[in-house]
Amino acid sequence: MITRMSSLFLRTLREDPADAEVPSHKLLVRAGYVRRVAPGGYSWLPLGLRVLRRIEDIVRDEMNGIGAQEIQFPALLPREPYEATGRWTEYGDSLFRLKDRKGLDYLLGPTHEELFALTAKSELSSYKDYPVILYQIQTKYRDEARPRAGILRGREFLMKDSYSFDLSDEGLERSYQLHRDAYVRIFDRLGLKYVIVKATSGAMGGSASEEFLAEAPTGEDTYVRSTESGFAANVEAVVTPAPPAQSTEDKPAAQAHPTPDTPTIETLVAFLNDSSLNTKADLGRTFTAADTLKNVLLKVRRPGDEEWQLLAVGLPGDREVDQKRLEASLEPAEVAMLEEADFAANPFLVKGYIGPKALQDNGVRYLVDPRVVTGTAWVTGADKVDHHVVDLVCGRDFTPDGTIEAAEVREGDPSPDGKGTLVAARGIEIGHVFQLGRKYADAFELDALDENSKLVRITMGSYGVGVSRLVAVIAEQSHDEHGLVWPREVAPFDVTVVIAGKSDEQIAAAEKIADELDSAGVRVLLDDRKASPGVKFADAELVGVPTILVVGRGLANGVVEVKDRRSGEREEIAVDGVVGHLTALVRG
RNA sequence: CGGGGUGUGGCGCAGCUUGGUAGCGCACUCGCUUUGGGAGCGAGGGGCCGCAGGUUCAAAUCCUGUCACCCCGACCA
Repeated sequence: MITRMSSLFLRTLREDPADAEVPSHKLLVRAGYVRRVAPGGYSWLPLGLRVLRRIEDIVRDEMNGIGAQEIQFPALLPREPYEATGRWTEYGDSLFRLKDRKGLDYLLGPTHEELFALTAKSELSSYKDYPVILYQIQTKYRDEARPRAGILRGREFLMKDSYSFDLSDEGLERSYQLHRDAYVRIFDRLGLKYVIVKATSGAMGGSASEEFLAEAPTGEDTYVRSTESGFAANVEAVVTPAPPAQSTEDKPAAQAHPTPDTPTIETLVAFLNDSSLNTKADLGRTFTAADTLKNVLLKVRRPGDEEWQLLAVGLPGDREVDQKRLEASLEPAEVAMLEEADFAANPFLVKGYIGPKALQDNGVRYLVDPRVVTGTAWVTGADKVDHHVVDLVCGRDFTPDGTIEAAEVREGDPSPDGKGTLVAARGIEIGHVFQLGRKYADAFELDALDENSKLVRITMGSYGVGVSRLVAVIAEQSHDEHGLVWPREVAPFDVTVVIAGKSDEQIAAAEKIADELDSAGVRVLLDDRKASPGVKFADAELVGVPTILVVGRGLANGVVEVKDRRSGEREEIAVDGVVGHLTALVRG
C-alpha cells in the first residue's frame, strides 16, 4: 500500500507547541507523530504508531531470539497479589488505584512482577519446566508526580518487561547475561548512543543491576564515566577508591586548639590559615577544607522498627553529603537529618564542633568516607564549643565503625577502576536489567520439585525496556534544525516521494515509481498534495523519512533526485534506474 | 510538596495597566493567479475570553474565590 499525503491523517505544525521544552517533544508534536490528551498521556497518530510498532518488533525479535515467550497480562489488576508483596502500600502515590462498582480495590499495573510470579506458580511445578523467560509488551501506569518532556516521561507508557525464572543462582546469572546481550543488540539496532552503568538495585532488592542509559543532554539521570576507560556508573553506585593506609607512627600528636566562632568548615579553614588570629598556636601550615573531617549527624530507622538510631558520617570537609548516595548506601533503612530536638536530647553533640571522640564514647555508630583511612590526619571537632583538634589520626586516635558511600561524587575524582578521572554526563534510562533473587518467589512460595523430589525455591530476574520512551529517545539523539531523522530500522517509511511540480508527466512518473517501489516491498510515502514545493520539502524533512525522492524539473532530462535526509547529500539518478537504486539502498 | 508562570477560535500569541462588548499570524473553506524551498490577491467559516461569584449602566480587562495546565526543584524508575 502506498501511503498518500493527500489522505494521510497528518497535520504538521509550523510552530513549536508552547508546552514543549526538549527537542523530541517539540518535533514529535510538530511533525504530527503524537498529540497530548492529558498530563502525561499522549495519543499516537499514524506516523508515530508506525515508529512505535517498528521498535516493538525489534524488541520482540530479540526477545524471541533468547527464547523468551510473549504473554500478556491485563493492565487492570486486582489488589491482592500486590498486597502479598507489600507493594500495594510500598509503591505509594505512584500507584494508580481504583475501585470497581462493588468497592473492590484495583490498580493499573506499574510493573508486573507479582503476576508473572503467580503465573509461573500456577503453571509450572517441576524442575523440567525451568528455566523459563516470559515477557510482555504492555501499557504501564504510574501516577508520576510530574510527568514531563512529552512521551519521555508519561503516566502511561509502553514497556517491555520480562522475567526469568531459574532453579539456581548460576541459572539466574545466565538469564541475566542473555538479557544483557539482547539489550545490547536491541539498542545497537536502534542506532542509539548509550552506556551501561552499574546501578543500585533499589527498593526491589536483589544484587546485580545495570541500567542502559541513552546519552542525551536533556536526560534526567546523571551518571559518571571515566575519561580513559569504559567505566560508567550511576552516581549512587560509584565506589570511592580508598587511598593506601599510612603509618600512624610518624604523625604529630593530636592537639586541641581554641578556634573561636568556627562552627562551619569555611570559618574554620579561614581561622586556621589566619596566623594573626591564631594566638595560641601558629601551626605554620596551610589548611584546606579537604584537611578537615566533617561529622554529619543523621538518624536512621530500619524497616519495621519504631525507634530511630543515631548515625554519624565523617567525610572530608570539602565534600557535601549526596542525599541519594547516602540513601542508597543505607537502603532499605530510612534516613533523616537531625532536628534541634535530637541535639537537645543528646547534649554530648556540640553542634559545629562534633568530633569522633564524643561519638564513640557515647556509642554512636560512626561511619566514614572511604578516603578516611588509617594514618590520615584530620582537623575535626573537639566536642567543645569553639575548639577543634588538629592532627587527629585515624587508626590511632579514633577508629571508625566502617566506611560509607555518602559523599558527593565530583568531576575530576579518580575513576573507581583506577583509569582516568570521572566526568559527569546526562542520560535517559532506556533499559534496566536486574537480578531480583527470591523476593517475589518467597512472597508466593514459588517452588519446583527437583530431581530428588525436593522443593527448590525459584530465583527471578526482571528486565525492562521503555518501548514508547525509545521513540522519543531516538528523536532526541537523531534530529537537526529541519526536523526528525529516523534511522532506517525504525523509520515510518523507507522513502518519501515528493512530486515537486504539477505537470501530468511529473505526477505520472512519480506515481509509477511509487507503485514499483511498493511492489518491490519498499514502504513509500507519496506526497501527492497540491501544495507548493517548498511546503513539501519542509514537511518531508520534518517528518524525517531517511530517503527523499524528488520528482521534479529534472524529469525533462530523464532524472530524478535522491536526497539522503541525514547527510543532506543529493544525487541525480536516471528515472529508469531509480527503483533498483532505492531498493538496494533500503535493503542496505 | 516548595518556587515560578500561564489560561483568549485547531495551533502560536496580542489585548488587561487606563472597563465600552474581541484581534493578529498559522491552519481551514471558496475564487483567480502562482508552482524547486513553508506563494500572492480577494472573499469567508470558526471564540459563552478556564470556571463561579462580586463591583459597575457596562467586565477578556477591576475584586474575591476556585479549577486546570506548563516550567524548575523535591519525589519516583
